[in-house]
Amino acid sequence: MRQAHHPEAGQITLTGVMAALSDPIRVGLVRVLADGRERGWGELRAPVAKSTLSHHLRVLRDAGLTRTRQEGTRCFVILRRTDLQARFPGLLQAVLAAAEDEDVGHQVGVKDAGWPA
Amino acid sequence: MRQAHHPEAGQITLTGVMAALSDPIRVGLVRVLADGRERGWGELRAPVAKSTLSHHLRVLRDAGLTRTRQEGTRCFVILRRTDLQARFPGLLQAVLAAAEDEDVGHQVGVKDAGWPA
DNA sequence: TTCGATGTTCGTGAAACATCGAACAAGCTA
DNA sequence: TAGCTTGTTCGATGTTTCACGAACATCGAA
Repeated sequence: MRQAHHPEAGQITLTGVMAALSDPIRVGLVRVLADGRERGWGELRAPVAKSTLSHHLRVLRDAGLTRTRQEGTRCFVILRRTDLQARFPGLLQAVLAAAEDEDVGHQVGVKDAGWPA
Repeated sequence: MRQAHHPEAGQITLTGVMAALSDPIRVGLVRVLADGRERGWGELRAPVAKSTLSHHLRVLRDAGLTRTRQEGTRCFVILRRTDLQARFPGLLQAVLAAAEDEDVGHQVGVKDAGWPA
């Protein structure tokens, strides 16, 4: 649970991003994060074991799509919109639109009502 | 060498396209075809064995990125720009721009001077 | 029909990937 | 300190991918 590695914006590669987005679960995760809000790990819902979810989040992080922050024993994930837009203008938008259209990764979501009332 | 299968425009999937574009050689092939011209198989140059090149072209075709046409014993490939634009507006453009910027698949090209003089 | 050119398919390995459960590490809390 | 929570890492397993050379199929030309 040590601080994970994040590539710099300039080191994000096209093929890396494409590979990361070639899995429906990861696309679903990106969709969940698309609103720009930071999400807690435990808030994320996906139909896989937690070790597998951890793996997918790692792939997204390594590809430079997300950033992970530690806080005590739990961690939070956020989409690197700005970095992605700078490196690959329009790409994220196009992917998100297509993902919405196809409803890719619909099985992924967030635990409803993170904040009470 | 029978007629290969091509998915219809509506059957092209986002993850399929992403997976197809997660390999530098295939991105290079798409770049070569990006001008919209139809290319002969033998015109294409890539640093792999011909069976491997055949494999990559098959992946692109199966993903719906290209269309292959037979003519006698040789075949021609063309990028399905219109279908892609209809299904995933802006995606191809964004990918091509990013690929140019990074020079992904620079090892792929065409045999120079297909037409004499 | 025989030959040559052009791609595809097959058989095979090596590497990468997705997935799981179990074990582990690190930080709160009692 | 002991225990709980939260993720990560490990090891195993099965699938997929990439790569090659060899064999094959198909067509045009001699």
